[in-house]
Amino acid sequence: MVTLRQVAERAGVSIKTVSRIVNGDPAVNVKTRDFVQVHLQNLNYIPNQAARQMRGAVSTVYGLMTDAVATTPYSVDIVRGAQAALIEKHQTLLIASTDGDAAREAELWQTFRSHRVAGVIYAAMFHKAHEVGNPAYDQSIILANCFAPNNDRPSILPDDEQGGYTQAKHVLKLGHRRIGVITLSLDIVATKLRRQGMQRAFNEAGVSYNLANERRGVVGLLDNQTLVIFEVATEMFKSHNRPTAIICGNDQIAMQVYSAAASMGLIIPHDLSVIGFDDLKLISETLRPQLTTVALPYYEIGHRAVELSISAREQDENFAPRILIPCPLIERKSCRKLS
Amino acid sequence: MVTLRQVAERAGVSIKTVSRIVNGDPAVNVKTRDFVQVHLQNLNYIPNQAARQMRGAVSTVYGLMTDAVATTPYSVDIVRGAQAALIEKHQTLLIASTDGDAAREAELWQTFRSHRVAGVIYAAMFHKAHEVGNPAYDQSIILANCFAPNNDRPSILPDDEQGGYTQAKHVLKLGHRRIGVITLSLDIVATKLRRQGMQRAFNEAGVSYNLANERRGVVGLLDNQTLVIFEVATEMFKSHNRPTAIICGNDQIAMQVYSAAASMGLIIPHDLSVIGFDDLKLISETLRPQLTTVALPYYEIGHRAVELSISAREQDENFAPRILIPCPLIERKSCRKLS
DNA sequence: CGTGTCTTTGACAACGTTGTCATTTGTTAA
DNA sequence: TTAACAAATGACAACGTTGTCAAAGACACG
Repeated sequence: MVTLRQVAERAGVSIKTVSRIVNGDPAVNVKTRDFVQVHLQNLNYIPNQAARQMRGAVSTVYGLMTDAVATTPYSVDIVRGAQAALIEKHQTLLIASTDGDAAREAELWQTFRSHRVAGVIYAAMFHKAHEVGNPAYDQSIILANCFAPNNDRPSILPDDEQGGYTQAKHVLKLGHRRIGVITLSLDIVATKLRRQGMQRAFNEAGVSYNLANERRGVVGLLDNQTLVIFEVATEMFKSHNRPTAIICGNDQIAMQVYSAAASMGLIIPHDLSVIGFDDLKLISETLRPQLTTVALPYYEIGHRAVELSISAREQDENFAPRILIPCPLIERKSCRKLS
Repeated sequence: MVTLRQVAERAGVSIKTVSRIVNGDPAVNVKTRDFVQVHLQNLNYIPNQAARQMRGAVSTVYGLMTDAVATTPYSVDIVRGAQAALIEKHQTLLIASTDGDAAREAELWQTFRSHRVAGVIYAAMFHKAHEVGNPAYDQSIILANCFAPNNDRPSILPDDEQGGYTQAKHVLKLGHRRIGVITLSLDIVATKLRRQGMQRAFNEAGVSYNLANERRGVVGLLDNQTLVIFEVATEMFKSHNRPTAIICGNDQIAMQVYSAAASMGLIIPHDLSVIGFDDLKLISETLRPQLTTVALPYYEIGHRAVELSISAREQDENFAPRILIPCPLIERKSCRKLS
């Protein structure tokens, strides 16, 4: 690798002068600058980050830690959002995943410390509480899609309460009153928050939220779930008082609702309105009719997390806001207005 | 941050001795070691990678560059596989995406060089040719899910020919003869390779591969495609001679085939067998009946790419193998044996 | 021409680590 | 007891960069 010294020797100037030129210091004669530039080009000089950093400069690398055990491709967008935010600031991203293993997480904190990253984003694959394993880390740590149990760290979260509210509000506004709900596991924080949101929407509409119409679409533990949506939905449809709309805990659930509806000869949206959650385009734009859903703003969560990390470095240590990102309604074709 | 010097002062030994202990050098007295270990713990010393690297050590960081424009979550598994392989070697991953922009790619090569990464994996989001933009880079570059136009770089690719063969072989073996094919864009390398594979399987079975039964499921340019699978499939099903099996270019296509079949009252697999490609679990395990498909071995591609990168460092510069990873059949419930 | 000011350049140290080599301490054999 | 040797430890330089400060050159003004 070419060093400043080598360029300096070729150009017949001091190392420091070359350094100044590389860093755009104006205190250097234009003629010298142009002359040295040529040599920089020819030798294809690239500054050595390790040396720079050692000299005391702030690190240009951020760390992203995930717990991605999941086979779900859900939250790639968090990473994409984070990357986009970093590119703007000419920073780069060191990435690693814990696979949900606390020992691995501890190792990774060491690794990140060892690289002196400027900040760390801890991103969870679904909305939940996460106690950061003793990082002994003095730089900023931002939680994305998760929060600290005792709220002592900054976090960026989807506004699931508002998301649930939005789902319910939409079908209620379309005139539906017999509404079925198929949820994710109740162990998931989001499930409870969304139910609160739905209840709020029901109350506003003067309709009572009937728990009997709410069913779990999954059984089993978090890491080994079985989908029973097809069966649950089929049973709902058999009722003489079958729902005219189904609110789903995510788009995957909606997908099986489509299957169940098809097998019963129900046409969406004519006989049944369906609303999803997540807006996984792979599903929502592929289903026929295309799925009306509420989007999980993962990209923005990642983006904001990085911005927060950067700004957090100037805050005191009690800085721990909890920022909620709204979940917008994405209207497509799977809901019908009742007349 | 705590340095060797600080630990050395506390422990009353030389910097070098502490260094030896940190690096597990056996040439140090057991008593000294234990004594200093305590101080290392207390002060929570973590070695500074930047300093280590500057001292001349090989970098412990690899770079992963992707062209991920896509909204598709397909290839996260490449990253997961790469990470898994790196964790084994106690290495970390610097990640960045070009968004398909050549200028950005050039910048990223500089960034990676600047960090003196030990090797780079360039991962494409779908199987294609990619000419690495002038990296001026002397470390190993491995192409994952893509290949160099003139085969002058090592690459790891899914064996799409074998994948197509596997799809066709499976339905042929089940006795199907009227077989429809719905493909991805012909601009994609994989589409052509798979067709070759299918033709080989047809030949072996003594059946002629009828191009009239092959249709495109997408229209438009690569970055702005419209799915027309539903329409194409519906038309196929109307034929008095309708196919008994459909081979799909991916699972997403299969998903719309399911919709089209449902809307025509066709029951899968009784009236129609469907086989997908990719094995995106989000789709293949959620559809009812669950989808028989051929898996794209993305995880293994990422894993092998890293291994190749590590071993490539000892090879000469003409080292440019093209390694094909087989695409295995994943049997589920969407295909039926004709009697 | 001398003085002061501003511009341009360079010498040097320091960042934290480890390789090299020298020094000190301990151990064994004669 | 001493010489020879091994084990343990440390002094120092070097990696590539930039901040600090000093020096040298250019220029204007009286």
